[in-house]
Amino acid sequence: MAPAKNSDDDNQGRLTGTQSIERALLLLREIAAHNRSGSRLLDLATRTSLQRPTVHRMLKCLAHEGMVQQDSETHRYFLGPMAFELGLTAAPRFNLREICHPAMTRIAEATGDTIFLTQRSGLDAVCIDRHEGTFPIKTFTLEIGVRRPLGVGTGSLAILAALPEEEFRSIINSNEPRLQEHGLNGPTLLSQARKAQKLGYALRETPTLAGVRSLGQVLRNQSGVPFAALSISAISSRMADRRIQELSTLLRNESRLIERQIANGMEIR
Amino acid sequence: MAPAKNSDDDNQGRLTGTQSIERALLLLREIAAHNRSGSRLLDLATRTSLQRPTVHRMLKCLAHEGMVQQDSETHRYFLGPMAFELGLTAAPRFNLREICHPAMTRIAEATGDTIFLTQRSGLDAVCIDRHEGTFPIKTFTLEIGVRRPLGVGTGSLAILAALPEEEFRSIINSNEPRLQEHGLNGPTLLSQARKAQKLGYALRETPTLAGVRSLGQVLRNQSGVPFAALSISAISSRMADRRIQELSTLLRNESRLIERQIANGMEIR
DNA sequence: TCCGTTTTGTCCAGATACCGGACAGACCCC
DNA sequence: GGGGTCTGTCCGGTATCTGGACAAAACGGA
Repeated sequence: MAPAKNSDDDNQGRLTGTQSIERALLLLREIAAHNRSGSRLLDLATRTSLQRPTVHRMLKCLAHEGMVQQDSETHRYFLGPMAFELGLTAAPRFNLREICHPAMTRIAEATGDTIFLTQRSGLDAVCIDRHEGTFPIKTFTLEIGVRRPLGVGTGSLAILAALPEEEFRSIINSNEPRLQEHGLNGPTLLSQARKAQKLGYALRETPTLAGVRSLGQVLRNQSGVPFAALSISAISSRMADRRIQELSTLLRNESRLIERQIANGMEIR
Repeated sequence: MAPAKNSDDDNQGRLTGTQSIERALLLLREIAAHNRSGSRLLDLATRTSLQRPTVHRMLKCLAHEGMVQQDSETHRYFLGPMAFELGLTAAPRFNLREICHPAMTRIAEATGDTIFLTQRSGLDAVCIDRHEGTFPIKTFTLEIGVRRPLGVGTGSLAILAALPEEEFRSIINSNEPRLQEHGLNGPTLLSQARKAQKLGYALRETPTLAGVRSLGQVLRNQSGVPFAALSISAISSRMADRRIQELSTLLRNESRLIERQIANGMEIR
């Protein structure tokens, strides 16, 4: 006789003896998915379909251990220092540069243009890798390590546009003063991001450099949170509408591969 | 009547109804503390004082959820992709640059020299921030964003020297081919790191630039894993033995503050 | 300042999900 | 191919977790 099927959906991979750990991790994912504004106890209970007292008890434990932290004023829950530190410890095995290396090489070879890898860092984005294409006419070269407000580069714009509405607005707002030194302003950036949201990728003429177009594709983690982007840039004559279609497809496919690779926890090194 | 006191040690802050979550987090910390070489089931059971079957059941769940991953060949357990992603999500609230900013300003003002913040990234270290001191004679300026093999900068050397013996050796080994372009080699780096381990801070004459000395102090997370470093550099005439004592104390104190701040989960932004 | 509403925090008896002793299976080395 | 070491699984008893019910705090409108 089949075991009493839980009324839940397809929970085929049922494990036994781990209910509360599963629930705790479910909570962590839920908190992570709303980490910008934080989560209230009641919302967490609703979203996870758990009872309030259960959620509360678990959160108290998770907070005690530093996995989450509760803002003492608003009572909202956020990911805590231990989550951050576990991430730092895990990072060497999930080195984004190394993971993306083959994909970037493939794209650079297939297109002949220059590819950039950009990682989000708070209100900014940092260029963490670059692969030069073979095409002889090079566009401006963004140096590895350059840190600029979110939305300034095209990869950066793709990340910004992919953030949840509230976070998105608040970042543009916070960064507004710093934008003008990059030839941008809040409203312009906002409309560019809206366009990127519609297209599914970021596209723009580099504002400071006429005759250059670039294309950015966001990378998301399993919870859908954007954390990095691939971008490609070339002189406009190599970026006609038709080719943009091809390039965006190429970028999207490679991005999916990378996302899947991180999710599957491939071995690095 | 007092509740039957558990035979365990001083568990004053006892929470109830969260035994298995506490145990799961204990496991995660234990795995994190040995993430380089991975942990065997039996070792985890021993180190956590839990029963093997219990550990196994929990690990199966944690692996299922992606918090840990098991190497299919060696059966060893490592932190998994979800740990990495939670870290990425938590990162904006624990932005190292922002956290360190005030400390770096203080040090730069107190000393007049230039301060660097270096973060580990896999086999490399990246300079993620720099504060110029007021002293008119500047030393070479390491650019923000520069990525070099672990051990090449002085902050970087401090991180390397603080790693567990096995990881330490294996990194020097892996990086050996890349070291010579920075005027270094494996044996030299090894002896420099040994010296740093004895002193508790890294100290060296910049190999490529005579007349400059620099000092590096590692930053560790709560589990003791090194992940970044503060360093300071100046012309040798400003780095006599006596002043080195003062500077190293200053750096150490500020580092402790930063470590504590991250541990306490201070609010950023 | 008061009272109704909303949300967070706590208690405890009941039941069920977890624990862990015991066993089976995989692997390795000699 | 036998002895040792390690990983993986089973299942009964019970310690642990659950969640209904209640208390306390926060909020906000009048």
